[in-house]
Amino acid sequence: MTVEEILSAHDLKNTGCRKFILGELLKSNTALSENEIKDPFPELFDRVTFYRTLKTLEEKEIIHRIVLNDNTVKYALNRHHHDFEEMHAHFHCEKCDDVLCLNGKTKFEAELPKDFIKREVYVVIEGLCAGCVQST
Amino acid sequence: MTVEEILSAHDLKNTGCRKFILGELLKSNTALSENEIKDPFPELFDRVTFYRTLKTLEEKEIIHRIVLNDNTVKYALNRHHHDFEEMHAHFHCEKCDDVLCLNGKTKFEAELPKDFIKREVYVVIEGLCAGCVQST
DNA sequence: TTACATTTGCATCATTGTTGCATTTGTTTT
DNA sequence: AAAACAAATGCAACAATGATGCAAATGTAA
Repeated sequence: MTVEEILSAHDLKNTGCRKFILGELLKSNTALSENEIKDPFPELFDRVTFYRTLKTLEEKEIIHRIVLNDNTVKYALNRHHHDFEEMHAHFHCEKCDDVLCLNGKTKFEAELPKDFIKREVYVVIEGLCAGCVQST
Repeated sequence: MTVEEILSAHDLKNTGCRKFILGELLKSNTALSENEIKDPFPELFDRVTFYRTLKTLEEKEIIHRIVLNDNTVKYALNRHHHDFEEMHAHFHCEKCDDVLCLNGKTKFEAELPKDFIKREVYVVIEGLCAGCVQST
């Protein structure tokens, strides 16, 4: 699916900033922060445009935001029907800072207090990725 | 254990801001944000002092910070030997915004990619607490 | 090609994280 | 009890990020 197809499938205009952000996320196999997406071409779009575009893409559920334990935010494409799962699990390498989505391979059970209702579960696993384990 | 005992047990001076923050957290059965702690006495301590005190208490592992999916941060006392567990699970009520620690009643398994190493697991469950379920 | 809603860039403000430095305070030693 | 010293505090200041209003530019459909 091309960037243009994704956008029109969600009734979004085919604009420069949207195409750029989706292009970068599509190329990447890790989640990216706003700055990581921007870095190659810092002056390409205004900061606010960038911010609003990410928000729009998130609202349309084309991408999802991942909040890490150090308070930073990364974004990734919704590649695997993320919308219908209650579990959002990600791995965060504490050395190279890469973040990747863990799809379908996680199990989680929690005994909540009486009468509590669970709606979504967000999991971030911190550790070392394969590359960083070897380079130690 | 009193606030003063906690502080001296960790080689920390018995200062006003520390006693105030620990006192508030001790009284509360939910995790509190910086503003929630401050609110009752907004002018009591400087913003920076507050910030640095929370950081110190966190470094000494007297309290722990909880990062929620909406990017806000809350703090809670380490009541149950938090230091030796790899799992940090919290419940966040999306209606009243209360956050509480889920201790020992959670199970989590993740199949990580080959050669990845897990160190810590952070879980935030979003949903409705008992009080908010009833008031619906 | 025009028309219109949408998107963008710019100005601007709020909040939060962070550091440096002079002053004040808590604790230890004499 | 006072002096001495390291540590904590308040203040000024700056960076990064989240957010909104508005006029100008742009995408798309008529």
